[in-house]
Amino acid sequence: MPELAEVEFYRRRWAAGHGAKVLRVLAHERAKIFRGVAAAKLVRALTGATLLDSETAAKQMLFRFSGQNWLGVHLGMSGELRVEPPSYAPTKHDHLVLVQRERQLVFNDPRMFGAVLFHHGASEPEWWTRIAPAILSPAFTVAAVTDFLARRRRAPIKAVLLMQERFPGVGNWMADEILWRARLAPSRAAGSLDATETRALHRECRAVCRGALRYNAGVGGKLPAELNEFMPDSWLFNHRWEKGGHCPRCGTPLRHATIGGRTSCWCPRCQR
DNA sequence: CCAATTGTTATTTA
DNA sequence: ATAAATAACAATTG
Repeated sequence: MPELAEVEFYRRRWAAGHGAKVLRVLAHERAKIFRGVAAAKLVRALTGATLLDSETAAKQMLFRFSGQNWLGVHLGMSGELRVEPPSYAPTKHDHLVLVQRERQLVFNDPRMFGAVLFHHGASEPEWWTRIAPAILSPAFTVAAVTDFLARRRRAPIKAVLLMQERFPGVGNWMADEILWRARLAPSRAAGSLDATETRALHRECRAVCRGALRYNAGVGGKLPAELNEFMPDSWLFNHRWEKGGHCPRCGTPLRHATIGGRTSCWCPRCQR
């Protein structure tokens, strides 16, 4: 489920536990989310440690603990973070639970496409620092986008937007939202965009990231109680899954097809 | 029973 | 050899 802003939404939930000690750690040690991580080692290191702070980058989260311990979380397709009261009893898909005095921090993931990473050391782990520079950072330039589109010129633009090495944090619905705003059909070859279209794509990447963070993660405002609570009807998002949905800009019935291996939604009138 | 799912990676194909 | 397409991963829901 989670893309950029949704990941930030979930991180802010767990931020309730900043400054508090972890009394106990519950882990489904055999769950596949602990790929390449010795769950027992993680449990030992985090038990008794204090959760200091956290950050997000792209679709990933990093939680910093006392004692030079770092916990990475990737939510995959179906993962989510929750905060539960101390009396809560973990259920089947709660693969990792950090028990604090006032609350329990729960990582739940039914499909187990997510991942939990662990690092012990003085500085941020390599798997964190190698994440591509954010779309909202100065490094995300028109020139960088132009170069990338040229390199992937034969692939449909929809597939290219999903590539994390250049568009970190963009997932399926954000890619469709960006293309809808930039008025580009998802099936267009990346190399077919002219300079004006490339500038529009760059601009709308940033606009969708900013808007998604505001509406979905309450950045600059209040954290929504539920995901997508504040998503406006002027966005494609609120129409893309409804049966017989229409373009919120021109009213044309929306189209759906598999492009770049994912279900895509677009307006055949607005997007060319 | 069949299809679908907002992610990533390994494998196959072109 | 490189890039694009496809399969696979797992669980649940309609």
